Amino acid sequence: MTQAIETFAKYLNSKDLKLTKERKTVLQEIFLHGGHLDVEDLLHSLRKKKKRASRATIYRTLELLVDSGLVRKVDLGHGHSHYEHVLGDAHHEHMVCLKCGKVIEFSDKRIERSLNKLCEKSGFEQCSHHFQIFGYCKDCR
Amino acid sequence: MTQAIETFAKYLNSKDLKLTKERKTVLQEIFLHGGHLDVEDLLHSLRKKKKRASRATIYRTLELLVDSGLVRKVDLGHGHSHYEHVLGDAHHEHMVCLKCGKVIEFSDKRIERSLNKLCEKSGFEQCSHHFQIFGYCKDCR
DNA sequence: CTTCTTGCAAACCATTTGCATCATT
DNA sequence: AATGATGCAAATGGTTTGCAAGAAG
Repeated sequence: MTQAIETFAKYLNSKDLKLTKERKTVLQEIFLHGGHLDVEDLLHSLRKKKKRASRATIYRTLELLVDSGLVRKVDLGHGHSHYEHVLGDAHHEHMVCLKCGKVIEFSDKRIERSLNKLCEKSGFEQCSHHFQIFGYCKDCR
Repeated sequence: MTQAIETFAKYLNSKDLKLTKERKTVLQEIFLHGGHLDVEDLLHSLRKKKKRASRATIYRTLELLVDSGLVRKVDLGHGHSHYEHVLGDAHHEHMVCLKCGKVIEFSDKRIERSLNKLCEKSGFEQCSHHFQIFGYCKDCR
C-alpha cells in the first residue's frame, strides 16, 4: 500500500505530475478493495467514505494508474471497463459466468510459460495480456 | 460459404426469423473478407460493392451471427468491437501491436489444452474465450 | 507564483432503440 | 395477409474534453 503510493509518486514525478489528494484517494480505494471494480463502484465507495473525486478525475487517474503499471484494465464483458490493482507477480486471468455474473480468477503457470515462449519466438515484445473465458459456473450450468 | 449461409438460415429458421437480403449480404461480406473487421469497414465494403445495409441492420445482424456461432466478436483494444468469421476449428487468438496496430493471429494447442482442463477441473462450462496480447511487433520494438 | 488539477457540463462515439414503412414467408 | 425486418433519427451510456476556478510544488 505504502509501496504502491511511493511507486505512483515516483511515476508522477518522472512525468512532472502532482500527487494530489484525489489521486491518492483513488489509488488507496483500488488497493484496499480486493478485486476488480468499475468507475461506478469507485464513485460509490468513495462517497460512502465521505471522500470525493469527480467521475472525470477518476477516469483521468485510472489512466495514469494503468500507465504506471500499478493497475490493470480488464474487460469482463459488461460493456464498460473494470480495473484491478497489480501487486507483484499475482497475475491472473478471468472466467466470467454469463448467468450470475460471477468472476472467477485463475492462473496457470503452463499457459503463462507457453505464452512467453510464443512471444519470444515471434519477436513480439509483450506489454500486457488478458485472457477471458465466458461460460457458466458450476452453480449455473 | 454456401455452408455458412445454410447454417445461418437454419439458425434463423429455428428462431422464426427471416433470411433477408441484408442479412445475407452482411454474412457474405464477413466470410469473403479474411480477417477481423469492424462495423465501419463493413459499411465501406458494402458501399463499394453497391450493396446496402444500414448501420443499425449491420449491428442487428452481427448480434445474430455471433449468437449463431458463425462469427466471433473480438476486442482488439480500439475502443470498439471487431468481428471475424469462425470456420470449423481454426481457432486463434490475437497479438496487437500498440504502435503500428498490426494484429498477429496465433494459436497454441498447449494453451487450448491447459484451458480445457482448467475449466473441466473447476466445473466451468466454457462458451467462448479470448486471449489478447498487447505489445510491440518485431518491426516496432 | 507557476504549472498542473479539479469539477462541471458539454461533447464524443459506439451501440441501441422506437417507429413508420417495407419485405419475406 | 401476417409477422418480421429495415432505415432513419433520436436516445443511451461509457468515456473524454474545454474551461474557469483551485491546489500542489
